[in-house]
Amino acid sequence: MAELSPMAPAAAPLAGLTRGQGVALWRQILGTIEREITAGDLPPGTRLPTEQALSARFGVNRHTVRRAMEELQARGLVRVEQGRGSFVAEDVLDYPVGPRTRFSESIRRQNREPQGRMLRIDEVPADAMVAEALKLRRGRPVVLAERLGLVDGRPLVVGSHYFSAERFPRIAAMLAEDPSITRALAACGVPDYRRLVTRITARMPMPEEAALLQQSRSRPLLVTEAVNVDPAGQPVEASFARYAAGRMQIVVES
Amino acid sequence: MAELSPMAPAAAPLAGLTRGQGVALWRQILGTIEREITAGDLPPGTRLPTEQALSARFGVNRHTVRRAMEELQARGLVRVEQGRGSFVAEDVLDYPVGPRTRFSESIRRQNREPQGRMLRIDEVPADAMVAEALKLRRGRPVVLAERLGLVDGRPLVVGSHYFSAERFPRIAAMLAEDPSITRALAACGVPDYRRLVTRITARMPMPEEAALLQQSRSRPLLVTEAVNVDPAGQPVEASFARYAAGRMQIVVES
DNA sequence: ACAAATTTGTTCGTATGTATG
DNA sequence: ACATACATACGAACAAATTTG
Repeated sequence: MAELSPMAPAAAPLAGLTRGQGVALWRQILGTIEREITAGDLPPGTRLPTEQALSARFGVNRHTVRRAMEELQARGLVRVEQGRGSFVAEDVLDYPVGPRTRFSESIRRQNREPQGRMLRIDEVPADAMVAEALKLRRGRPVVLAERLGLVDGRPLVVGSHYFSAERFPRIAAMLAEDPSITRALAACGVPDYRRLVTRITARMPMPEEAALLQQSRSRPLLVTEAVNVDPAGQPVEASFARYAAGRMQIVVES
Repeated sequence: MAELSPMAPAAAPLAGLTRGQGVALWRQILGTIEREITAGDLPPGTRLPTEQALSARFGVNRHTVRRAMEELQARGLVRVEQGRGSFVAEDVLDYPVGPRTRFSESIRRQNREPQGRMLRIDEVPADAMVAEALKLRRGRPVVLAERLGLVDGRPLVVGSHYFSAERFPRIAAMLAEDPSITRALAACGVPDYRRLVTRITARMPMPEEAALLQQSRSRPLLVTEAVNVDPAGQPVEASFARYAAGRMQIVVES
């Protein structure tokens, strides 16, 4: 067995921490990491080093690092996930819901870049839910458009959008060329529409949804079911959207 | 090995199904189960027999039963959970969110019986989230009331409600006697309040939350963060509520 | 389906420094 | 000087969740 120096029981002091100067070690660590985050050295979403690695870097016990992480989490700067690691918190996108709800607009208002990619366009018979929402009879033909919504290039939402195939015979072709719902409806004679009702719930993703949204299958989806109507009050679109919970929150201002 | 009768390759026809009369077996099964559900023989939440048991009962192949189950699920009458079984769908409670949002009222409007049970009342320093919501400085004393909301005796929601301890010195005592937030605020000089903003997201439950709500730990929570203000616009309550997703949906009418 | 490795979460115990009375 | 309380810091072991092979 190699002998340890009896003179150095304390770990090597590292990374500019000062012991016994009136500022607790964990507070110095907190400040250091906080600066690294706010300065932008650690961009949102970045994985932090493991607690073990940090305790080595700062030359302290893991508990001391954990005390600092606790505070960072309380301040909303990091997000800690058991078994996975700690991550610099990403700002949660707000999705304001109201009569004038538009996905792209609300994203752009937050200075982010929305994109849409069409996954599938099909004509199918209306099931019970869709028929009820669009005020059609079950089995009538509807256009189903499945669209992936991205923000800054990252998938955020998968939406299934339904339109009456009889009222909008050209909408499938329009959507195939341009994934914007608003523009497709405008081209089909609905220059404006408003959100009538939004129902919100949550569930676990199906494997395919998790893959599309690039998120773990153990993280839930925020699910909205919405009906948009034309100025005359006639339903023009029913949509079922699945959002990556944790990257998005729905905001209702009353 | 016991020998099977060579005369009976087809299973014994049972339960009043007719073969070759122009109505597919799966449609007859569909109708049978649908009647049993709508007649109330199978109350909401009940577990259906396994597909194996049903195929024995009807004397058909399991695929035939599955075809019927598929349709029952599409019609929203049953809910199928892989590895657990099939269940008669429970009606999802609507929780309308708007300026006049009140939990008990909206439950009663759906002819259900709301109850509240106080789990914990404490005075704690305001953390960043609460301070921001109530427009206080971090660390000011706030009353934290944790309440379990039940509908027809079943837990549906756990809510953490925060009030300024300085503005409402008596509210802890009020809530200890009566779990109604509305009445407690009224007794503290706030006869009316309105919902200013509601933020909605989803996450997985912590073990304690799953236990309180009596739901599996693999089913997500619908989480709301809300601020209620008095008629002057001053925040009086910040609440963080965790709903059992799947038993509740939030409804926003625009 | 199972096992191993990785990472955070929890709970012991021990020791030291500081402020208070 | 002494007792007490509290925050800080370290160490070890194990539990729980996740990822990977």
